[in-house]
Amino acid sequence: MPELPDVEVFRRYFNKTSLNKEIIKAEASKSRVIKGISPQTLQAKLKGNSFKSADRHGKYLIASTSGNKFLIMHFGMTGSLSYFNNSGEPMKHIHLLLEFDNNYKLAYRDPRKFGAIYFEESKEDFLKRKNLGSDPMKGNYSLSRFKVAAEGKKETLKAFLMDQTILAGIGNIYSDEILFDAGIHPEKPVNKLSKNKLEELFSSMKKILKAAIKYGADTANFPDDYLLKHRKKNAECPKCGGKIRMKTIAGRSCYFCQNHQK
DNA sequence: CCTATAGCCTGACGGC
DNA sequence: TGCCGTCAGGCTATAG
Repeated sequence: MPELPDVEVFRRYFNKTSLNKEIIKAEASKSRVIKGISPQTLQAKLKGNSFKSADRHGKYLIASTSGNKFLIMHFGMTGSLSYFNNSGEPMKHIHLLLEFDNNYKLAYRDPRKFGAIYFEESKEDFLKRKNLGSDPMKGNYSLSRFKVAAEGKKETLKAFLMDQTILAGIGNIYSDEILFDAGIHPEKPVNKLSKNKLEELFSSMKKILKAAIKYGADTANFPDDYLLKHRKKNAECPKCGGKIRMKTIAGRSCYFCQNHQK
């Protein structure tokens, strides 16, 4: 699930629920989701701390602790956060459960365990180690930087948009949505795109990501003319009435309109 | 250097 | 209702 807009929604949720409350208890699972630290050590490092703020880079949520360390979360395909205080039915697939001094809990869940939780000294070092590219929604990401990134690239636009070392945050769904909006075929090589089209792609990217955040990254909230609502083989394109096709591109199921994406 | 593929995991959904 | 196959919004290691 979680691409840039989803993680931005998680970040806002985290900021609204989980800042400036002492962590009185931390439970970490033994699963592979916890990276580079033992569950016991992670628990000990978190206990007694509070969160000061949360940042995001691409698909990573980066929470700063009162001890000047960083709890960094990636949500894989199925990760999510839940803040709650009921003791009802226990939730499944929890990998990190924090209890705050107001008796509310924050759970990181991930059934498929493709997500990741890190505890780091420095977020700059972390981003460097992961070789992450620019976050396209950070204010300083400009058209000129986008053009430089695209220059001379022979790969398909689909692969380009999803390459986390170039642009951090765009995944399968939103790369499709951006290309759909810009009316460009996902298999078109980056360096075959005209200057005008490259500029249109850039503005579609900004527009779609911004809109997705506005809609809470929740499919149900999107208007009907988004591709999101029509991700089915042989569906009708809500823009031109053409046929929606599915094809594996860059290793992922890519949906696009046969008619208006050239 | 590049692109393509398999593998990691569990759950949901559709067809029989 | 149950069983089976397929698919899923990510990323990495490996092979060619």
